[in-house]
Amino acid sequence: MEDPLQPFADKAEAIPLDHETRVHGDDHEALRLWLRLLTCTNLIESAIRADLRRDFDVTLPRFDLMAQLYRHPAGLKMGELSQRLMVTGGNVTGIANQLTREGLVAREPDPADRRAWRLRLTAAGRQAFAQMAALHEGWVIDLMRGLADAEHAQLYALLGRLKRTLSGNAGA
Amino acid sequence: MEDPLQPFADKAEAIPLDHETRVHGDDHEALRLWLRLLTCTNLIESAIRADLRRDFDVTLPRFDLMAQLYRHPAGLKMGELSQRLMVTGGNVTGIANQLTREGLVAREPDPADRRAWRLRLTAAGRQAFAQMAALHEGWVIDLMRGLADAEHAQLYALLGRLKRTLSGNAGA
DNA sequence: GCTCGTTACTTGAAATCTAAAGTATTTTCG
DNA sequence: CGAAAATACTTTAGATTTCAAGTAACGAGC
Repeated sequence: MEDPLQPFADKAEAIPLDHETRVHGDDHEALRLWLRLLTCTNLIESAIRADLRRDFDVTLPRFDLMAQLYRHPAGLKMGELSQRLMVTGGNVTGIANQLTREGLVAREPDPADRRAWRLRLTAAGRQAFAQMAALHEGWVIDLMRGLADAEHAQLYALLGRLKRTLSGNAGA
Repeated sequence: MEDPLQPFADKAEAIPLDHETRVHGDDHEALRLWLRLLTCTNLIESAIRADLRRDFDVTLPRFDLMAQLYRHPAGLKMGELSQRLMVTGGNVTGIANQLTREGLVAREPDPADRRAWRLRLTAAGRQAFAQMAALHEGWVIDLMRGLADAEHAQLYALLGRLKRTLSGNAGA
């Protein structure tokens, strides 16, 4: 009763409680957009995280690292993984160590640079990931199925523009 | 030289290394959309995180919690914060404890429910957040400035549809 | 070759974060 | 009322994460 935003919680649809509930009338649209983007990402991420745990007892960061290696059979260096996973180098060290210990990832010294490592999936890792990837793709398709094809394409394109803006750091 | 995706890295624009670099030709569009969404969120999040650290020596989760309380002067319960911040209850306990210890947040017992707490910003917390919020909004506006107004509105609307899809769990 | 700045990675400390179990209180219902 | 189920929060263990500092190796320039 105290929240005037939700007068008919029992009727029809309830207002979801998420990051956007902190926006205020005076806030700029850019802030609203950011919080909505964050909310969508959080919703998808936690759904996938739960799916991975339930069906494969694997965590999302482990899955993500394996996904990158799966797409790069020649192997990736720690630094490349760090960039592609968009996390710190020290973070990659930790997860890579665990996957190596579990026999899913192999570390080989880089022949051209003795500072670097070349990581790749082991046969076991490749097989394990292939199984997970199949279900994973289905989950993502299912999560997105509320969008029509046209909307889907439009959203993809707009995010592409946003990403280019962000990466370039400068818009103009 | 090994990555055929980046033949002209020195010329024009380089291909960014991010989550999308794991997509494969056969992958479904839904997966591409998800990875692009995640990339955009990561880019913005790490930029804001760096800004907050540089200018206020504050972390993003602390800022987010304070933002929610700032918009709800009557106070929020732990559980409400958990939903709105989209994190675990235990997580909220930790961050709230720190902010309380730092004198930015006050915990009062909920008069109607002895299990619950009512959190609100202290005067110091309110003042500290107001300062941060002003700069923060500018950062977000700046990050989004590469999108034209029409694109901005379109993206906001599409994400709204996606969010509704995701929240409802069922699309149809 | 030598030195210096850079790069690739690891380590350490501290903060988040999740998932699951535990505690206290409230609510439901017979 | 009183037992059972649900709720609100905390605690615990473990994994992730960032940031900063540290180590080793590369590379450019003298």
